[in-house]
Amino acid sequence: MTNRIALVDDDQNILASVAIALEAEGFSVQTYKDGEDALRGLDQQPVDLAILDIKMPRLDGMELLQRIRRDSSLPVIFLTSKDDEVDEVLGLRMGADDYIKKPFSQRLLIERIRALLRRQDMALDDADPNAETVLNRGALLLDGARHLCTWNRRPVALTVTACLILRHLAMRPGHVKNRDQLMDAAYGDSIYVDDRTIDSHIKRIRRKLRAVDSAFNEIETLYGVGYRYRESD
Amino acid sequence: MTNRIALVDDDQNILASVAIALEAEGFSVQTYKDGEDALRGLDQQPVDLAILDIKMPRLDGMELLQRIRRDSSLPVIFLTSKDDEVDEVLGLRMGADDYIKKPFSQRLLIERIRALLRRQDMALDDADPNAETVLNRGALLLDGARHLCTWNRRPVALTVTACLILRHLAMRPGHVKNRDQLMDAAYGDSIYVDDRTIDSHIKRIRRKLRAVDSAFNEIETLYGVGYRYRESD
DNA sequence: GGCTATGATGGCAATACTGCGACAGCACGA
DNA sequence: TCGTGCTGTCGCAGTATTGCCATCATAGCC
Repeated sequence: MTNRIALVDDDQNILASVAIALEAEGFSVQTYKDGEDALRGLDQQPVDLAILDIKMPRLDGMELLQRIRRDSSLPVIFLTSKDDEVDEVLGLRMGADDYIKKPFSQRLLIERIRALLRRQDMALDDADPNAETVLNRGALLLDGARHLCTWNRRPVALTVTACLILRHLAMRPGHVKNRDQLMDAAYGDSIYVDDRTIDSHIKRIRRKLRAVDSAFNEIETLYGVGYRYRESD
Repeated sequence: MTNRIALVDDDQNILASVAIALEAEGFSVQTYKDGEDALRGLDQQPVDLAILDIKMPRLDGMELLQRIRRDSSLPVIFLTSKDDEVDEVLGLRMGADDYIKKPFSQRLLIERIRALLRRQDMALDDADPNAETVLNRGALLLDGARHLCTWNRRPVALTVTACLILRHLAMRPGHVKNRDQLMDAAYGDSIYVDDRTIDSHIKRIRRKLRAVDSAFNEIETLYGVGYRYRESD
């Protein structure tokens, strides 16, 4: 699949030469000559990654990044001619993912683009609950394929529903899941059961885990919100 | 919430000084003196990000990265003393996420680490349709996904309603919100409660925040108008 | 300074939410 | 057919939260 890249720079030479290099690599490139221009264009034609020059007329790279970050997590690479390190720290702190100093080798820019896109893809895979069958969270181990749950190596006989709920919670320690989300995780998003049913499942999960470790309290209740798996520290 | 970082380098000086700097930033650091060492350790103690020196005895950075990539998408930053660009291209192509040349500023390394971890988190959030945004206003941090509120890193137990009101205020520091607007933010625009109820919520928010910082006064009262979150400066 | 409107705060009853035990319906295998 | 285990609900009791009131403090205005 072709990745779309936005290239924003007020230097026509750079714009043209980099665009050609990126297209030769199989990327689809949109070029913009300043921040205002890019902001309008990106609204119409979303991209997978943006390369921004910091210094530009009208709307500069920093401001453009801020605007982008308001409602998107688009990967962004800053380009800059100033080789002041303070700027680099600032750029990264603003939310950029990478920062390349001019003059740069096109080969290098391309590799950094690929690294960033690869990272994006990998992270998405990690987020896919079906990607991993074995889940290991400290003392807890859930093996979906073998339908096995252990706490500190001691087996806990969980039912399928309980496993699904616990897995969903343990997948993102610290993140709150409301009852609807847990319901979806256990039954799919078309079936609805009473909210309190989730409470019952939680109760049973806690009881079974407390049976092997009386100090078990990794499942926290957030009053009025839902449940969450305790974060390691 | 504390991110764990593996640091692998055969130079004891770098190992020690970088570890100290990272720990000062709130990361939890594991150090390893070579690739073999790291490979064994990472098996026992997984981390969120690894920083690898390329040139190391026994198992070098490149090989270690290959081994890591066999079964994980761990974010990896390469460190190197050679400033040959070919290596950088190669390193990134091997699957590294970033590549920093020695000597490097610790500030910069830290920002690059943060950028990479942030990217990881954002990608996860993108995959979660119900994810809410993290709001960071100076000492205040509101994390919707975690239902977490901290002031100077100290947790404050806010109820759902309180969170909604505080978030609405902190979203636009300096902007006054009248009681109706806060009511809408907390209950949706169909439910009406007494104006004074908002005062009660503000009272509780202030009290809880003052409990962790007696000087807290970021919520200002505008006589006859409403409330606003104090603008940083 | 007085006067009035508005906000801060403690308290309290009403309400909402959760944990737990109990139980009936159901699926499945013996 | 019976027994067993799982599941979805319900009711009750305990607890957290909330909306509102009374009272006191403060701001704005003359």
